[in-house]
Amino acid sequence: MLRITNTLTGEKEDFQPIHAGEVKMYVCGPTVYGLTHIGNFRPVVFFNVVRNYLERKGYKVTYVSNFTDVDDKIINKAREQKVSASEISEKYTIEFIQDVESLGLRRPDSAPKVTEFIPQIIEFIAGLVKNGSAYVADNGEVFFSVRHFKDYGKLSKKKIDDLQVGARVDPNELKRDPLDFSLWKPQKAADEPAWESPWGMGRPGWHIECSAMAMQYCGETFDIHGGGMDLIHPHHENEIAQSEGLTGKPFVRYWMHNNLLTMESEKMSKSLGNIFLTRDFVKKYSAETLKFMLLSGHYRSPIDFSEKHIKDVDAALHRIYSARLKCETFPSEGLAPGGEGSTEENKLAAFSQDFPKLWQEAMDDDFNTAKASGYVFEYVRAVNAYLDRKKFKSNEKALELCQAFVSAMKDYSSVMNVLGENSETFLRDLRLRYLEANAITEEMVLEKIAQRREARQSRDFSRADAIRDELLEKGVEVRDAGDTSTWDIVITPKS
RNA sequence: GGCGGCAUAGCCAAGUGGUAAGGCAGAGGUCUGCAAAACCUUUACCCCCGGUUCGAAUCCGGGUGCCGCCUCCA
Repeated sequence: MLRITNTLTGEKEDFQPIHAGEVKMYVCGPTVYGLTHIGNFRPVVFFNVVRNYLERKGYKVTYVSNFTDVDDKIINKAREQKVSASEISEKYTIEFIQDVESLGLRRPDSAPKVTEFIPQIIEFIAGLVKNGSAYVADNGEVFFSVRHFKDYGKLSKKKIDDLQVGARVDPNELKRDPLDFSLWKPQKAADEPAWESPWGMGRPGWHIECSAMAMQYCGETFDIHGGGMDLIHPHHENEIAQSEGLTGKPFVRYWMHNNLLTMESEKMSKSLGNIFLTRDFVKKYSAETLKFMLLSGHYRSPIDFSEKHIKDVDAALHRIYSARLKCETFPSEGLAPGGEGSTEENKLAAFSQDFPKLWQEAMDDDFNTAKASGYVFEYVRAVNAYLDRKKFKSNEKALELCQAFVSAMKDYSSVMNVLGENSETFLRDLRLRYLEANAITEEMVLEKIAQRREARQSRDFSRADAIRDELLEKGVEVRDAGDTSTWDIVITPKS
């Protein structure tokens, strides 16, 4: 049984979809006025995994995530750059999709844009005006009347009266109540995108679009609505107010909110300026690093970005991919038949059996991706322990167990969106990245190793050791195997 | 001020009533010319104070700290 922490109730609840075998979910997408940073991608990565996992559980999933392509920020950016608002929104919509693809994530089933949804939004607002939930101000602006909606605050647990005390609410004489929020904004300047409406030329407010689009694709009441926890108030609170204000029915069954990605414990945000662009991150580190980092903690806990954290993640990935490569390249010919019946063999065989059940149990428990990755490491250790035994001789059972590990990882990655790269490519890129950071090339390393080999052959161990130390200074570790030596990068140097 | 989230080893991080997964770093060992990788062993008075319970990191009450929201923000 899948259990989900529901922000609405504050409890971890059994998941029961509205229609058996089907899940409709909506996740708030980006406002397209700039390049995304890695904090923006926490919900994108996480909810993609949620979707995959629901599919794994056998549900037919409808996954919707919008583009907010009409907004003050877009207009401002367009003015700054002296171009039209649509040029800005179109450009950054494409950029966002590129970022999604660079992370190897699936696109949503539907990714509606506000600009393609104006008639439905107008109809939605008209319905709210008609039933008294909203009112039209003298300038043609339409406001939602917060006090008209009894349950306002039920998601964020805020009381309407508390909001007014000490809140930085914009005083606006057009509003009947300072808490009321805009559903339709009248056009104020010619360069503002605007559409005709019963209230004159204008554009939708921020919150209404998500209600209108979610309802269109997912129905008046649907299963899961996700987003960052910074959206709980006011955005999601307002979505509830509008939607339930219109239909009188519960809007969403399960509200899921991911915690934030921080940088030195502060929220990563454009307004604070402490951002790391997604594409810069992928270029400097890797998509795997980002995804594994985001999934190595529970989604409801904060994750703090730091160089040290990155190195820990790289070391973890290096360990897993190295084990996988070892299994992938396990010789398949000239094997002795059968197995050896050792303790390690039995342990590994047993873990191979249990692994899918274990990580899926972790996922059933409120999508515990951190716990799931713990099992990957246990599997890796079982593989290593088995293959590295001194008396171990290649046999058919070993090949079978290696293949089982490889396919188990493949299966895991198809849901978790990590650990699915080509092992060799991933490890090579990782090596090159660390070599570059230490200002050394592969050629230089091989040259040094050749020199060291000569020294070792003439049993000049002090010279061999000197070369080894020299390489270690450059973050390169030499491993001797008889006459020859291999090498690898040092990700987390010994202290 | 109100509301929400988080608080577990040097660092990262699971655990939601029965006595602390996992990763990095550290210590000891196997292996090795010496090392490294890998493996084995090892490393925690679970923020504080009360309470419930035979038993609590886990439940309840009260604090403290960090972060977030109440203004655009994933």
